Amino acid sequence: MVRAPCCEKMGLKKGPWAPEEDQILINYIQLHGHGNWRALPKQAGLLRCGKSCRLRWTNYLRPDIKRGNFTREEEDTIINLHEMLGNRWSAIAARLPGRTDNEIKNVWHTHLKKRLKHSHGSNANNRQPIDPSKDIKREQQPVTIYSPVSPPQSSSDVSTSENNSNSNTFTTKTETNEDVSEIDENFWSEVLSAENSSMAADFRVVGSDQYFPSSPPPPLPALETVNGYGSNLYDTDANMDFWYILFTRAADLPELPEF
DNA sequence: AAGATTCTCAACCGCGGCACA
DNA sequence: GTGTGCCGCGGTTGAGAATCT
Repeated sequence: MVRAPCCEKMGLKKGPWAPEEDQILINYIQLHGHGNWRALPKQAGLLRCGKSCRLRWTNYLRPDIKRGNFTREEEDTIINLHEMLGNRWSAIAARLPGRTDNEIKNVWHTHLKKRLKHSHGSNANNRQPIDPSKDIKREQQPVTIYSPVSPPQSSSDVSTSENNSNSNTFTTKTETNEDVSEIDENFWSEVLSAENSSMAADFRVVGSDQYFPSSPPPPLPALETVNGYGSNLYDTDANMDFWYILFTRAADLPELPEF
């Protein structure tokens, strides 16, 4: 595979960065910032194109980058956000402090796609449970939707909702997984009342009249979502099962709503 | 032990959007 | 309205590492 030359014709270097180059770039940006990427390499004395410098900085050298493996919570967040946003890696990265779009893109292609495949099987409509005991559990447990104002912090908070008197739980509608299409009439009005929450929604219920025919179309409800038996907010199985329900039922729709 | 295969991830490319003249 | 330059995004590549046979 031969690529068209990008910077070579200018006598500029490409490929892996040397530690000395990194240091030059770091020093320059710490002193002068990076107002103009195109001009930066010349001013800093680097034989690189501006694009390469920007990429190196944003994906690797930036001081606020979190190195190391992704936590389970981060992976779950990516999976959920990907369900909603698709391949909008920068939008996903914006919700994961310290992680870059490139990194997220990589982890999606190398780990998470496989994980989803294992979790859901190759065809969501023909899903085979990995662990039958879990599936029994899924059948028996309700789905609970919580306010983002105070998401549940422990398994005890993620109780089934009928008895949940937590004031931050603005819907107490209990749904079995076989019946998520029925949502309490008050639900969306409660959603709307929570819309001014100072917490931006990391997860939104992708809900509309299309998904929930008996409910009014919600204008971008801001919600954290869990299901009734998650051990914590980001419990993979809990979230995955929840989203599975929503999106499987939405599978026949022409497209997901825009956010 | 060695070659083949697969995986990982930093880096590249091309395109679209935006600002400005 | 058009042209130009720059930036950021998403898709893709390929070298090196890890794993398999």
